[in-house]
Amino acid sequence: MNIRHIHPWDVAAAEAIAIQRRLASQVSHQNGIPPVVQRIAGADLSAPDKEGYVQCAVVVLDFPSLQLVEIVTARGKPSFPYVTGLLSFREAPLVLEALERLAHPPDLLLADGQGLAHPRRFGLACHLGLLTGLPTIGCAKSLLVGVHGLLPLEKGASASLHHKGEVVGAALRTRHNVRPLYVSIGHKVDLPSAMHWVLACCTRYRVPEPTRLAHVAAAGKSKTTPP
DNA sequence: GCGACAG
DNA sequence: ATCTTGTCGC
Repeated sequence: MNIRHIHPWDVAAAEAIAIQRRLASQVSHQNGIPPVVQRIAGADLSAPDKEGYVQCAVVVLDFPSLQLVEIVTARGKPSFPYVTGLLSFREAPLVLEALERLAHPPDLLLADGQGLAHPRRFGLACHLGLLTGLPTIGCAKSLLVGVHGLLPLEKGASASLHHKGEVVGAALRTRHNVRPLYVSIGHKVDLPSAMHWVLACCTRYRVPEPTRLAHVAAAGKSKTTPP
């Protein structure tokens, strides 16, 4: 896959915020997912080891079988610390490195973090989408910004997520009686479509298969990681 | 000033 | 992300 390298990563927090503000206006909120989806990818990083190294995994699944097609991993020591609201400056470089080596480009990418549901409307999913040109969806396990009402307990139930007068995403129940997932537009997708594709990837677990398997692969499981 | 805060 | 036991449910 070709990656668009349009800004440096080795920046101070203030410049990272400026970059986010500049790029946020380029995010597409329109559904650009192809009519026939053949492959869906998920990306995630492991927690840092004792020396600060992390492993990124991008997994590609066939759709609709959700069978594993490809795994690419990338290991490294993030130069940027974890700062709330600047997650992509820590995680995106390794994800892009893995995406660059992908032999089977996906039609859609799920990111483990927010998309538009971000203080500057430019979470990790937006950043990855903009730099790859892929349709992306933010798929976070907890809330960063915004508020929402109660939602029914059944799978598929949702409540819109509001922040500063805007709808920035949705709380989406992906299994019966579990905490909702926070779904938002990353790039080239609209919110109803994002919710649809997340649900289409949820089988047995709260987390959709692409990001769930990426999480497993990033942690280095023998079942999924090639020796 | 205080609280909140993706991974 | 991690610290943390037993326990309830499918």
